[in-house]
Amino acid sequence: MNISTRFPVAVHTLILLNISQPGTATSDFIASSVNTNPVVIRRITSMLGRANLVEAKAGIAGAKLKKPLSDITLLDVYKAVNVVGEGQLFAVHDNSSIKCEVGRHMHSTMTTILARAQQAMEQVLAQTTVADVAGDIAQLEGVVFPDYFMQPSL
Amino acid sequence: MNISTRFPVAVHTLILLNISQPGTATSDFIASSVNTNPVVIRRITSMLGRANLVEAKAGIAGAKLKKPLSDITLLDVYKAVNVVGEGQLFAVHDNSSIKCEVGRHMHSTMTTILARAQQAMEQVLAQTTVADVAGDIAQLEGVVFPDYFMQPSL
DNA sequence: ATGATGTGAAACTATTTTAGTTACATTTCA
DNA sequence: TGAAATGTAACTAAAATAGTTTCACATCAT
Repeated sequence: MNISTRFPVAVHTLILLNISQPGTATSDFIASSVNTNPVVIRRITSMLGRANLVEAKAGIAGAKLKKPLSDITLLDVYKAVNVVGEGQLFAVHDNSSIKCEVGRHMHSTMTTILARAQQAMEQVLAQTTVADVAGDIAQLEGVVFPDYFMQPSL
Repeated sequence: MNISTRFPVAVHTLILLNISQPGTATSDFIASSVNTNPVVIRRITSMLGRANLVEAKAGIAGAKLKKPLSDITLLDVYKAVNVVGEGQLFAVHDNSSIKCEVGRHMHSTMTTILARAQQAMEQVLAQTTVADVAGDIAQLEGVVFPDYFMQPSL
């Protein structure tokens, strides 16, 4: 089990959109950086659009960010691409025998406890912005991204 | 996406093993409380056995706990039933283009950040024991489990 | 010792999710 | 008008999960 790569790919996409010259970050371009199919990227920008993080129009190259990266947390992205449902990180079996003194309380008890664990995880995501991620990468790369623009092709 | 029900079912199983009279908590019995197939339960007790939480022998009814429930954390169970690999809660795409200044750092950067989120979640699991879960259930049921034994059949 | 009972494990199925792919209608713009 | 994009549907392949059947083997009471 693991959480879909849609999430990190969405982060990757947002960063490229941010540092690319207008009209150059096509789904083809992003896909070639991520090393996947352009449709995979479009599916993701479509989800980011529904979450109001980007604005994309048919026929127009390169989606536009609707907020600065510093206003987008990893939790925002995680929720936008729908990798884990609300309180659904853990599946809990939900048809235990009502006749069993233990079984009849397992679902509610475990659900409550595991929701706390999920919250702790999501809280960490809420504390990091996509700008922080971009900053980490810029530092590794030895550049400062706001002054830096991608080449229109790799 | 969500984490397998093996985990809560394993907790359910441990509690039943603890409060059942010796030799009565067969995989059949537990399965009828969980409402699943006995083989599913045996697969789980087998994993719990490999993690040294229970001892089960072929032919002998009802696995035996190797530790009191108060010495078994939810994290122990979660690891025993192998629902999430070490640092593998989040999948991160791992073949970004090396030619891309962003792509070439995405994997390491995201992996580091997401590992922190996973740790936060697992830390919550480490803070709760199976005895705590049993206690919650006993309270809902209005009994005290150490003095309470399951009926050999539901 | 024998038969009933139970566990361990392999093998198979159905379902779900993800990622990748093809294809095509539609929009934008030079 | 035509090249270049996007949006979306539909299909495939792969992986994980849960359930099921089957059977060898261990245990134990009689």
